[in-house]
Amino acid sequence: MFSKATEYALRAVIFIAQKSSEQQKLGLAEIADAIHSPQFFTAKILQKLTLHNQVISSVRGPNGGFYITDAAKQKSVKSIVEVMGEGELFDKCVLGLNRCSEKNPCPMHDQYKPIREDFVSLFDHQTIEEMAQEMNSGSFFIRNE
Amino acid sequence: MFSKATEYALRAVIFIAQKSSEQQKLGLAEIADAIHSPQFFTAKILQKLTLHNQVISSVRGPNGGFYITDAAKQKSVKSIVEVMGEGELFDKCVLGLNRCSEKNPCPMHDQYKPIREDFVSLFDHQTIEEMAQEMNSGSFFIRNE
DNA sequence: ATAATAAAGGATAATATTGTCCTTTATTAT
DNA sequence: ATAATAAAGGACAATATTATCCTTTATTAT
Ligand code: FES
Ligand code: FES
Repeated sequence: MFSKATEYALRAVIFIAQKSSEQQKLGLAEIADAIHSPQFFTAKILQKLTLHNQVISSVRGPNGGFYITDAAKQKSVKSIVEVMGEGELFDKCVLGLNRCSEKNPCPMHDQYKPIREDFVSLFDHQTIEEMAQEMNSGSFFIRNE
Repeated sequence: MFSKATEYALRAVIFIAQKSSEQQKLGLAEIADAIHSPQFFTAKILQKLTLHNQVISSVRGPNGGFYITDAAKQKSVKSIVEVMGEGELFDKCVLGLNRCSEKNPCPMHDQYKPIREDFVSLFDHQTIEEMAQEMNSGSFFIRNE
């Protein structure tokens, strides 16, 4: 479905939204450990998510780290996928035709389209904050074991 | 979603199911042209699908080529994906956790699960023959332009 | 001001995927 | 039997993804 990079991105943002604030920033090592991802690969991903404060924010130096603003917490899970450059998935032909369209539908199109719409709708409506709140209940997980 | 290899596999099988029979076999060049895929890469994919006649069948030599039996036409679209080695997608955690489970759910699990179930159900119930029949109507496509 | 800190960014390596080419093997028509 | 044909299979090249390491830059505490 998603690339490893996007999977790590989603889990990292959820963790940052759950544990961080502008006062309480999180370091790379802490994040990579929390989501069980390779540290330096995760660094690249966080860099991408930080670019132009699109999703998360960062500060360098002592007591620096990553955090997320209340405004950014209202963004959708879909927007994370899009910043990671995989938004194409949300309107791609399931059989790999160049474009999914009503004019040139593949033989899966009619049946696949409503399912994809539910999928897109979920990712579009679910906010980062909602994910973080679920995590606070203690009955959901973003790492293995 | 699926790899290029699986996308080509799905399109190729649909084409073979539409156009071939044990009397009327299809050559590699013809298939690759029909689905707009790189010829030699497609050869590898057809080889995989032919192994143990899991999905399609083949005969070498003059008047040889690829075809599909009536029995195989009853197989599901899901089974093609599985032979291509990507069946994992059908029960994978959307956030990339090692295993998707009720015991260790990720924060997307509860909302994602019913959508995935619809997705799996579509691929499991849709047969190769049904796809081929849709193609016969002339209003569906498996290549670009 | 200086030193310590932590992210940013560049370079590179390892691996997987996609794609191409060439030789071998099986089959069939002659 | 022989030659022609078409898939099978092995080898390899190009590209993309995943992962690691090292240097630079910004920030903060002292
Ligand atoms: S054309 Fe294939 S999913 Fe729409
Ligand atoms: S645990 Fe993530 S989808 Fe089930």
